[in-house]
Amino acid sequence: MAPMIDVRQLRTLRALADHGTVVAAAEALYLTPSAVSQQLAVLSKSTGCELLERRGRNVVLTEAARVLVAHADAVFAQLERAQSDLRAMSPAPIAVRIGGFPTAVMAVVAPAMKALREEHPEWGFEIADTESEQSVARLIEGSLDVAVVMAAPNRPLLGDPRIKVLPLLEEVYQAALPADHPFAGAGRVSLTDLVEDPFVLAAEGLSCHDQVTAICADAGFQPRGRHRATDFSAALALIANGFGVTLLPTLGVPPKMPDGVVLVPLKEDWPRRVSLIAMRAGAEYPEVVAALRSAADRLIR
Amino acid sequence: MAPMIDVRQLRTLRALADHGTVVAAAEALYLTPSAVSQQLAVLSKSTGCELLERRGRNVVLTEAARVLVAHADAVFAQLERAQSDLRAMSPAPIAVRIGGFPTAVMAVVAPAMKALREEHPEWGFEIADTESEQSVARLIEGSLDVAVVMAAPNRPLLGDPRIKVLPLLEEVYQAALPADHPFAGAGRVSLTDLVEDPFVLAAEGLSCHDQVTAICADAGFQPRGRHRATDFSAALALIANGFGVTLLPTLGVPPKMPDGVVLVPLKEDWPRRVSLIAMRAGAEYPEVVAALRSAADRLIR
DNA sequence: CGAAACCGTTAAGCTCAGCTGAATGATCGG
DNA sequence: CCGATCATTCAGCTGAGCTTAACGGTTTCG
Repeated sequence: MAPMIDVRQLRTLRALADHGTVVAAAEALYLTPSAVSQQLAVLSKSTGCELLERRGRNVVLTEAARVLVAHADAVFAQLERAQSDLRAMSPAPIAVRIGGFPTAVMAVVAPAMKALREEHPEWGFEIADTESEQSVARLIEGSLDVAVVMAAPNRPLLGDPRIKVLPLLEEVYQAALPADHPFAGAGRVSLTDLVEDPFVLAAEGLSCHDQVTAICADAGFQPRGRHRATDFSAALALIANGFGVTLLPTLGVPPKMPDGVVLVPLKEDWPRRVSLIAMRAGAEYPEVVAALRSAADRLIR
Repeated sequence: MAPMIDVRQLRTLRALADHGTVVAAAEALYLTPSAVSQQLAVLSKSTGCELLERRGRNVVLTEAARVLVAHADAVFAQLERAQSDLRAMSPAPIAVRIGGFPTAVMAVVAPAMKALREEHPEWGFEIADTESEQSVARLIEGSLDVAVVMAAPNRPLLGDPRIKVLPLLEEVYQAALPADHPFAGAGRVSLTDLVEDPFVLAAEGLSCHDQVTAICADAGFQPRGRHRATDFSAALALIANGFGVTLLPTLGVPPKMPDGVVLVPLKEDWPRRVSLIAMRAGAEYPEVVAALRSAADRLIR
């Protein structure tokens, strides 16, 4: 009697909005394009609105479809809220899948989960290191529950209405210089002092790379990146041997610095990087958030 | 990957919460008890919470289930909102099913829909006269979209989170007396003046009956109800012939009073009856609401 | 400018989630 | 104590919704 909108079909519409094409949406949903097309046809009929409009060989969402997507997100968030509330009441041991960019996993997630596991030995954790973009995608997809992500002002990851973020920590960058670098003994060093130095950068496409180049761009130069090291330890080893310099965020500072490398604070105070706790809108993981923040606080000191 | 709660199962849980037993819920959903039981078992498993607890040969909802029902209502409201928004954008002609208690249909709904039909000839309407309790049930069930109901303070119809109400109109009661009644010529009459008069009441169980007896009870007496007339015209005919008196709400006043009956305002000003527009939470029918209110305003003058 | 690649939709047919129906045990009213 | 009622389980069937295959329109590239 009540021809209520099917949430399954809303999910499909959302996937189409995300991925742009029927084929891509189908791939994301582990379905064939045919199934996606059929579902959307049914949704269109049941709402009485045209949802798709052909543009060349693609389709674009109509105004009605965009409105529907917004409502869909609200529904998803409500369902997520329900699940969070039930999780809190459930006698079953909680299982949380946590992701974070590599440095965060090392410095924050791992110790936080260790503390949490001691408090709740019966809980199950799965930890995965994932780049921030991938983290968001996996949160949405549902293969991750919580993620530590970087707030990249250049990337609009945080505008997605399906993702909610909570502040976690803010890091400053320091210059990592070879011990025999002219500025190694200085109390502070300016970014502009490093214009001529070769930079040790992470592989292109990684956020570490982008962040550092963005900072240098803001300072007015493009870092000459001869050598590549994604792992901070590797980068420091290169620096110790005189292959260049780099900018090191707080989380990247190892417990004991290798010989031959010195850290010098920057004169500039704006190169900062903000890390956030991200989860699906509506979800609540209070214990996990508390543990992560506690671990972060211990780091910042 | 994302084992999201199934809205279909939430609907079933809601039906169980409404109807108390698996059998009754199944009946309301046009399913067998077996299907309901299986759905709830799956829901229980997928949430990890016990939802049902056996009490004798029945089941009662657990705390977790009650929490889930509250979330379910929020989800339903959100879906309803989505549908309302789409209806507004849909090129398809709108179809609205409207209910109301008989007097309201006659006095408000019918003229309102006439006006609305003139404004939107392509829209489809279905009008049904339904007692207020039934209206609410049918709104929830989905076989009705909008209903004009009475606010019965004795009945907790309006507490349901799935139903939203908007004020429509407030009526006063007047005494309908035979022309030869001692108080027929009086400017006003008190309820206590009618203690000895036989009342013409509607059939038991109907809201009109309950309302009048409740008013008399508040005034401190129980109306002696010898004759029964559900239809106001029939009631007035009885009164005209001296078979008793009754209380007539504003909507019950016919365009021209039959001979032999006079209306006398009450000295008391509290016997009022409030009518509301009810719809599913989240739903919006702005044109219908406007039309109903406009018709009501024209009545009150 | 034709062909090949790719997109979305449609038609036909199959598969499994989820229903019905029957059987069971437990409980309550009389 | 017995029949009625309620919830649940199991086996088996059915149809909603998927896949596969074919097709028409659009873009790209040789």
